[in-house]
Amino acid sequence: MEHEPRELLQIMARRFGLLNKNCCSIGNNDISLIQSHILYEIARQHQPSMQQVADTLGMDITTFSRQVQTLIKKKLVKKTPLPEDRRVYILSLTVEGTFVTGAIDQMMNDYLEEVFSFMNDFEKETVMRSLKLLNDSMLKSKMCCTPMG
Amino acid sequence: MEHEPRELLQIMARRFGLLNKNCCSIGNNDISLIQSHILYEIARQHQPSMQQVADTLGMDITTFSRQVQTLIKKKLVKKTPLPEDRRVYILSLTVEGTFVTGAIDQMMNDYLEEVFSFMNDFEKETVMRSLKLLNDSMLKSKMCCTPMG
DNA sequence: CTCATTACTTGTAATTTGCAAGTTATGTAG
DNA sequence: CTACATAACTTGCAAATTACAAGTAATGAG
Repeated sequence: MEHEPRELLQIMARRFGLLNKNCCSIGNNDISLIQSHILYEIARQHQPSMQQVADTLGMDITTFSRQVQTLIKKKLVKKTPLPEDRRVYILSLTVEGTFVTGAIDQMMNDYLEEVFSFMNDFEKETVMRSLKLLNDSMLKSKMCCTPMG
Repeated sequence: MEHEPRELLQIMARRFGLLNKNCCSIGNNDISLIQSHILYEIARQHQPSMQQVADTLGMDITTFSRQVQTLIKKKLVKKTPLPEDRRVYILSLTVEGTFVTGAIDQMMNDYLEEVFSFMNDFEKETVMRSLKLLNDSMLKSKMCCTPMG
């Protein structure tokens, strides 16, 4: 059975996406997949602006703006004006947002731990290194994988 | 720099998703990301039914039904009643659909080839094997990555 | 024949989306 | 200091997407 890179990546990305989709209902909060991505990036980046997160996710800024409004209504995200440049808003998680984001992360990692349980330590290590290598290579590529393509 | 499995996968899946998103405009046809996934799966599966493809993609069948209608209007997909069970429709690509799907595939593979060009043969081989292993493990997992979670 | 089930479609209403056009703030040129 | 371009973000709006509920048509089971 011949496997092209695209096929392997397509199926993996899809499976991971489905996993991600299923991880979004935490307690009372019903979080959409995109919202979970936004939370994840706010947690990961250091005091990001709206534009930064939108770019990272390859989202239209207007769509992003409205999604952030929703997350603020849910009391998961906070928007702070940047003193040095008052056009800019800095995004951060509220206490509840941190909790929800952490819970999603926990669930994802539990699931992934199960996936990795089918491998031995050597395989695990190899897979992790491969993913890192792939990510680095994607970053190096000019035409690939950036929001503007 | 410590990397969790989730972080690596999340970023990779996102980058691949963005790549996929950018690959969808072929000639006059403006194909959405979801439509490109549908085309891909119809090409990949052997005479799939609607339900089969919808399940593979983890999509609601009613949403899927309408997306297929759109693709039929665009003359990219054909729906054929199955003689043995007339509730079922078999999906296939039209000539134009095959062309468009092939063009998208070509573009994706060109991009990925560039990504892999940053690796030597051994690394390439390792990465491919790792992806295969990861896919297999995801398939083995019960709780992970299936449409129903 | 009846009734449950499966595969798929349509009604409908809510959500999401992105372009265009706006506001406000910053930087730059004269 | 006064334009004027640009950047960051928001809103208007119309179109696309979504999913639940309810429908049709075909199959299968009792």
